[in-house]
Amino acid sequence: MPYTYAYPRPALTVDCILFGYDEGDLKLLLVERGSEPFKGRWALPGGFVQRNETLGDAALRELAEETGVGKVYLEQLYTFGDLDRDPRGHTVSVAYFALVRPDGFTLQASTDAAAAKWFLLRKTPPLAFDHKKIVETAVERLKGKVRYQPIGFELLPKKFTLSQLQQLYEAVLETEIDKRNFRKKILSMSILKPLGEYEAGAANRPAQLYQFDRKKYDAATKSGFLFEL
Amino acid sequence: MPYTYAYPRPALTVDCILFGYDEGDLKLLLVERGSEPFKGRWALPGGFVQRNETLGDAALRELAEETGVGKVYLEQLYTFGDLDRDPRGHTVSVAYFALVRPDGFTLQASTDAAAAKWFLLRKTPPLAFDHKKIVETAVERLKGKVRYQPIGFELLPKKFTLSQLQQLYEAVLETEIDKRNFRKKILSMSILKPLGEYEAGAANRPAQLYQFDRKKYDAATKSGFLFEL
DNA sequence: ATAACTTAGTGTAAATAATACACGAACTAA
DNA sequence: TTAGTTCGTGTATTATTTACACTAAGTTAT
Repeated sequence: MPYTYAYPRPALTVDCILFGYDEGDLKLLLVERGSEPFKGRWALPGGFVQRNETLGDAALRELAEETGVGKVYLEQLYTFGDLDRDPRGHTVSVAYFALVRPDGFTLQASTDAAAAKWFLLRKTPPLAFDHKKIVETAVERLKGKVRYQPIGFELLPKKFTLSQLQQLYEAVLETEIDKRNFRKKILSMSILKPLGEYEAGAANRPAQLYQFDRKKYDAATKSGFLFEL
Repeated sequence: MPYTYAYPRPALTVDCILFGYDEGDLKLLLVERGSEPFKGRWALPGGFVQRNETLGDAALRELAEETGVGKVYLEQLYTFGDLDRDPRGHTVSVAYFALVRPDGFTLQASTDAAAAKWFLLRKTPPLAFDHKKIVETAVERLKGKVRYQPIGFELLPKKFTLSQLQQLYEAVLETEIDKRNFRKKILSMSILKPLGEYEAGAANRPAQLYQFDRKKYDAATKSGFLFEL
């Protein structure tokens, strides 16, 4: 176990929880550790914050280095500082999270990571450090967030059906939602524009396509109005 | 300006936002800085995290050292990592906050702090570092928190009137609340026990006294039930 | 004594939001 | 033509939120 030399203050790292939504499934981006400690184990992408580097920048850099994923809007989750969370010694980690479309990125592992891979959230392997706890915290936060803030802008194709949007909410909240009530509510927010077009090639009645109306969304949120779901 | 010697990683500090509620007023605990930078300015109590010290422990230690305030339940707020927030160099700060009764503590400044004092929240002097931003973040968080979680257990005398409780909520939320609706709602939570006693010495109709029923509160929150106000 | 003042305490009606629930329409595949 | 699948729609019930005004019980001043 290297890195045990005396060091006057805690080390500072960032970790990224990247949730991926892909056709009904919630996924989690993990990397296989290429070095000790926990070599060979899966872990959240992350690493040490460099001097004169913003926390958000560090998170994006580590994410890009270890997984190839770039240009993501990360939100700060929580800072973990248990004394025994890293066997190398006292290490404080600031966690960031985001919800994205996996198919928008090509995974490429490097720098310390032997591999990068999406896992089904409910089928994640054992994780290194205290990353299990971090992921659980992130899941709770994601659910809470979704309840009062519409999501989906970046997670669905530009044109989508209401069923697709509902499926997304059901996946994140891990619950079933009544179809009619969901439509009533989401349409009453008037952030969706019905296109009059219909999906093609379905083996059943084709659904109407919708688009997000970013302007209306921004206007509503800026004026202090809060959505709820 | 000492402390400019090369240091491979960001320094790590904690800062405490202590809100005090005192008969209708929301206050903020500040310390006068005894050394550079910002010597003579008011700032949040806080300081460097020591090696093998939990973040929460560090926050409590700094709070006790600089203000004499001890045994407070601190909740993590956010971690601030802007590059220019400390003129000594890159310093990341984990902020903690709490809401307490000022009269429960005797202030005593020491260790780096020339003085410790409660200020009316809306009359705080200019602050050192990025502490203004930190306080604003804490105020928003406090308001959000109060909306779905009853407060007051530690902030009022053991026996209190409903008007006192309402005044507390109005102070925190910075808004007026309808008396009848407030009473209806707070009583429907059934976490208050009416005592049948009445306040003494008032120059008007005496109000009935109530007590918090901690057991019912814990039972309700543990069962996943959420209060709203 | 009584009038003036202050805060306590109470109920209802209206509006809004949340929930539960079932069937015909449109399309494809066999 | 039938079977199978998903789409799309409305209403009644219940719960929650909001708005709103007067009498009761004490003290103080005249």
